[in-house]
Amino acid sequence: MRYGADHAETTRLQIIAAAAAEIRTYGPQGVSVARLMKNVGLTHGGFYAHFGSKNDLVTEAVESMFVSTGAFSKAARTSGSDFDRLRAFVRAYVSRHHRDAPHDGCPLATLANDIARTHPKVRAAFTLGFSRLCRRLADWLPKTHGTPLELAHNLVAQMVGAVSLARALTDPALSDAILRQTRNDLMARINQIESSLQ
Amino acid sequence: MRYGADHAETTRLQIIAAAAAEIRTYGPQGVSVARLMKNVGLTHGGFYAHFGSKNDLVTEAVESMFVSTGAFSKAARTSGSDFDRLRAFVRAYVSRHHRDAPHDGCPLATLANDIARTHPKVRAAFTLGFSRLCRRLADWLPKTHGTPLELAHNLVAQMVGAVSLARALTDPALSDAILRQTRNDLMARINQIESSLQ
DNA sequence: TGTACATCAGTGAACGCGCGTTCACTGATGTAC
DNA sequence: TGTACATCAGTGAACGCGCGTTCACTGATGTAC
Repeated sequence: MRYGADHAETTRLQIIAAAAAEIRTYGPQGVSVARLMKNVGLTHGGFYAHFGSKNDLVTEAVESMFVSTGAFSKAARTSGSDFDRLRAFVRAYVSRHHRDAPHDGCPLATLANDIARTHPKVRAAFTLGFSRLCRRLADWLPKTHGTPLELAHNLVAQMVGAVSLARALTDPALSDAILRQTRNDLMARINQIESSLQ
Repeated sequence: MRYGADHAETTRLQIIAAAAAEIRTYGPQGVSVARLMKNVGLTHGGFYAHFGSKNDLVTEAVESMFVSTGAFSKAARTSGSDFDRLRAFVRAYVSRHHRDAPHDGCPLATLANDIARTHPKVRAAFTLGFSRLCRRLADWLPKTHGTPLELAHNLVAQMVGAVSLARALTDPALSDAILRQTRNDLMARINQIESSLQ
């Protein structure tokens, strides 16, 4: 059966999107080519018409994850000052909602451990995504004292650690507490920077 | 062949130790029963004389990881004040050495993402280990303002995030920078608490 | 002290299964004439 | 306009492999008599 001109590209993007969701939920090792193709509505044999190997798909899927924006990313598109945007981002990132929805959450918080063990190509895609996110946060920070990028690194590390741990813990109260305390801590830090400017 | 009275227990502990190292390096999914037994010098069939299932072993191995002490844990056994111990711990935890030696590093920084996807029993063991580590840090913190345990949660989340990310990134300079900046940030926070007491 | 037996950690072949990957094929549609 | 052919996304059987798990067996040593 022959298809329209951009049919192949559409399928390809569908596979990448399905892979991205599966990777975020089960990790790169937990993805199966056959299951993935079935989810898209195709048979596993056709996979290699689109990708050279499973590893190639994983690399592309990780790249795509940083582009496709989760709820925390949308939250930052509020009106207001740069500080308002930063606070909205942090509040949405270090939230129960983000913790409970890894399938369209930030790859940094779901995959850091897995990525450390994967192919350098995948790690490079992850590194680029991390850098871009930090630069985005740094743009919201004042250039007055300290390097904004350094501060962004710290904030991101703290957020990633809190969400990762909150997902792993079985005690719901403890998990909630980690998120709340990290949120409070980050808010206090951000507010302190803001007030030091006035 | 019949063995001495505590031979079985010795073998059991060897398997757990080997599993702990493999899990820290490759994650729970990356461990193979056959490979593990081979490393211990046995054949895979004997595994089920010691454990009911692979999952049982993983649970026990995760429990053991929090007991077996890495370099960062030893560093905290220095003489001096509680603040000195805390600083020594942080310096050793958020270090290039710890980043480069996951096989005997802290499970929180290597496994948080994996644990979030595993069996509740394994997650419970992880939760207990996390709580114990936080309580240990909290004991070093003054009871003057804020809850020491809450502060400990924040410190641990930040350390875990930094080490996890540092391991995943391909850019060595960026990876080093994350560690250095997080270390500086944590030191500044600790020093501020210390000086606020005087 | 000497013999017969029980113990049980460890052996190694075998199981069913899902994995990533290959490959000869299909067949609806676009293109050439 | 009508026919013949090329295209190529997708099919589905098959591959070798490693996985977790099972099980009948082994054989050196401890124990009972």
